[in-house]
Amino acid sequence: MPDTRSQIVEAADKLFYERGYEHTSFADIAAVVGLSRGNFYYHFKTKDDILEAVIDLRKSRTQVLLEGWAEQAHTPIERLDRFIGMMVMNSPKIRRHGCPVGTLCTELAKLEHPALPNAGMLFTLFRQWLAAQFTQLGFGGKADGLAMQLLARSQGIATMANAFDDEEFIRQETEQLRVWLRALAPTGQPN
Amino acid sequence: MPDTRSQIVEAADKLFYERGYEHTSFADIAAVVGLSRGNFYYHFKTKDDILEAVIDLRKSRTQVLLEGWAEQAHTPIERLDRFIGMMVMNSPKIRRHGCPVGTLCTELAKLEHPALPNAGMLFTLFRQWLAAQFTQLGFGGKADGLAMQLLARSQGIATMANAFDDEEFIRQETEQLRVWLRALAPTGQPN
DNA sequence: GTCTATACCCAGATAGAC
DNA sequence: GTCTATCTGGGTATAGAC
Repeated sequence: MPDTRSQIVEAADKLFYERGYEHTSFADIAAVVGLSRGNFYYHFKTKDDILEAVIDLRKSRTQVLLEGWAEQAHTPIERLDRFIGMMVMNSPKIRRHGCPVGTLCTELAKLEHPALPNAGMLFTLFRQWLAAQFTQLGFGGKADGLAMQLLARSQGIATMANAFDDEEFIRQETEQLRVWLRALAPTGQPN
Repeated sequence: MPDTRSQIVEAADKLFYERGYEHTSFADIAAVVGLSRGNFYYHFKTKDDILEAVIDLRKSRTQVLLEGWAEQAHTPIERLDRFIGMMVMNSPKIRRHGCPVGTLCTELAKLEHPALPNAGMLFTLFRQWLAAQFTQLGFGGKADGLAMQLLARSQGIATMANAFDDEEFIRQETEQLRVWLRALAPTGQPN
């Protein structure tokens, strides 16, 4: 049985993703948790505080996710496949709400919100993990660039699938990503 | 000297791009135009009406833009280069506010706003124009898929450049897009 | 820790004078 | 066609009883 604060952050995380940060009100979150608006402020002073808590929650979950992939898959290519597979697994949600990281950063950029760099850290976690896989494949100085390229392509797929409400597009384009990956490192080694 | 209605749509177009649709208030737009809030409703009944007008403005401008490229560039490859060049030319704005089309669609999807399909038409205009170029290159049934791929990659570049506040990334990745394009159609013909 | 009540502000939207 | 004045609702945030 989780404590109230955790329930609030959990509900906020979900609603911020589904409806966006600004479009989610305290009342929305309170209704999900089954809490009065007044009691809300015992746990969080401002809406920005909830946002920080949500980003921190996502950061720790991302860490766990990436560590899990590193344990379960034993070659860099298999690990990169896990990243791509995540998009396919989440395709129904991506189609409806886009990428949780990308759409949050996009919104915070428009708001000129001070939490944008913190949200960007979510990208950075993936970036460094992906770059580590490319480094293990022997890409040296190109590893970070390839990580960014893979991140960017996944963002583009999510944005278009969301705009066109098209889940099949995710399946097609992730397959293309796998082809690209194999062409890049056919034997698990760089050219 | 443009009429008031045009001024309103112009100001709304700019503010919706820079701050987002929901985050822009009537007061914000009225302040730019130098109009009282009350007078606003003589020109537009609801905020959604302004959004529709903004999308229509963008659609007609996109048409003009694409027709201009078709006139100025005489080969499909040159025309596709114009599309890529647009990103480089607008890189300062993309870095700060993202892609005007992509970020609008992302926001409207979160709001479950009925204007999302209309905003998606902006993507469709580019999609069809790009597909026409790939068709001229002889790609036949693959043309639309390539158009979507190019659109998706440009969206990814915009999202990452915006999140990381990185203009250099746009320059790098658009260069990669040009390389990809040449590899795809080395002699202006498909493989 | 949780509640009700409420302050305060700003949003979208309307009425009616000029 | 533009203005001022105003309504109404919802948002964040606070005070204080239980």
